[in-house]
Amino acid sequence: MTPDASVATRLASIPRSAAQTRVITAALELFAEHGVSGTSLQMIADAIGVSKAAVYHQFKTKDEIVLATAETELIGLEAAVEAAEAQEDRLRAREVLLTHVISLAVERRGMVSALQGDPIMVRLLAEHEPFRHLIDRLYGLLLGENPGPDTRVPAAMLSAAIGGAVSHPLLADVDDETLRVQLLRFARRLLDLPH
Amino acid sequence: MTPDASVATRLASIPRSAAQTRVITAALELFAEHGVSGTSLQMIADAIGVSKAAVYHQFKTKDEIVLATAETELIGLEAAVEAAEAQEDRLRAREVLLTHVISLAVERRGMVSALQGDPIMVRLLAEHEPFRHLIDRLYGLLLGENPGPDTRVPAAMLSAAIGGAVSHPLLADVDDETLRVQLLRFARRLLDLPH
DNA sequence: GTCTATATGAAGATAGAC
DNA sequence: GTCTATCTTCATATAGAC
Repeated sequence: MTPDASVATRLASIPRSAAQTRVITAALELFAEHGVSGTSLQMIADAIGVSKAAVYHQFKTKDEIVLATAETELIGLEAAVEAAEAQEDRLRAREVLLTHVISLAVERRGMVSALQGDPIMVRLLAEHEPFRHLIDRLYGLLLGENPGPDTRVPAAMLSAAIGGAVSHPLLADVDDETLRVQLLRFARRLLDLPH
Repeated sequence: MTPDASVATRLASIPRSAAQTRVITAALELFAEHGVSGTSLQMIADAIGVSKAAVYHQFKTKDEIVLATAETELIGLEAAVEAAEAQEDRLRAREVLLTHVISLAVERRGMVSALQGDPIMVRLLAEHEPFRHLIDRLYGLLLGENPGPDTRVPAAMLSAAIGGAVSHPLLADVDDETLRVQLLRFARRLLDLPH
């Protein structure tokens, strides 16, 4: 749809060292389980098996770690948005967005809550411009122009539903593939899309 | 449906002093904004305008405050479950449950996230027996016997969707009544209920 | 890239006066 | 019911050696 506009504002893909990646991976898991505020640098260091000072050598502050984990996770979401934006018509674009986002959420099952629910992540997504821009593009695809409540309510419900369902205790025993198919089915129903 | 079984296991309605209620109210708002871990006793004390020690005089530990806020909020949910259980048939029960829960979520808009999303609240709901029992009754009404993934997936989506939508930034400008009506409409669609 | 050691502050929590 | 003062533990963060 507007591939050029998106190229100019891609998320920065900062190259990460192996040590940095270890920190990000450990942090993300701990954030998902305990929340950002509930996760200390000591916990991250312990999870990797190094000292706190070693972690601080990779990232100057805890905020930088939070930002890095968000960036890492959102790269997948950006790819989904770009794939959708590349479609000819709006219906196809929404279809592509839906399948990609749901696949992503199921793959990163258990990590999604760290991004979607956490108060610190919420503030980061709202205030950090590159993130806000990505979210805007995502909702732009989903909503179209001047959406009223009857368009925005199901969109908001869906966004919460996908994120919430993948880590819902009620669905802990459902395998990834089944979950993906069922999520897609009920997402289409919610948005009144053809299936 | 089974009113007697529920009476025996109602949430304890501990009478709260005015000072305790002030703590609970302030804590709930702060929990919703910063998460439980992100909220200190100093923040709660400052919000009320008293010292930390005054707060500790009302509740011996921070955990007790968390528990008290959860109890306070869940009393409304218990009433919704009881109203639903009092219905003759399952369809009516689900209808009643849905309307009550959605009304409640909209009324407590902005507080819901404190309960539904927070890692500490999640653990509390999972481990504290009275809470677990209430949640079980709620899902029992929604799911029936031996539910497969095609029943549990929409139920889990709905539970996340209601909680997420009421505090979703996309719906911040939607008034309570509109939100209530629209949520009910799309909840019915998701569960394939008559409207 | 990692360590030990340390500075500094804020957290949860208590003692005892008013 | 509230206060000031205090204790202890843990948090973020830094210095400097290996």
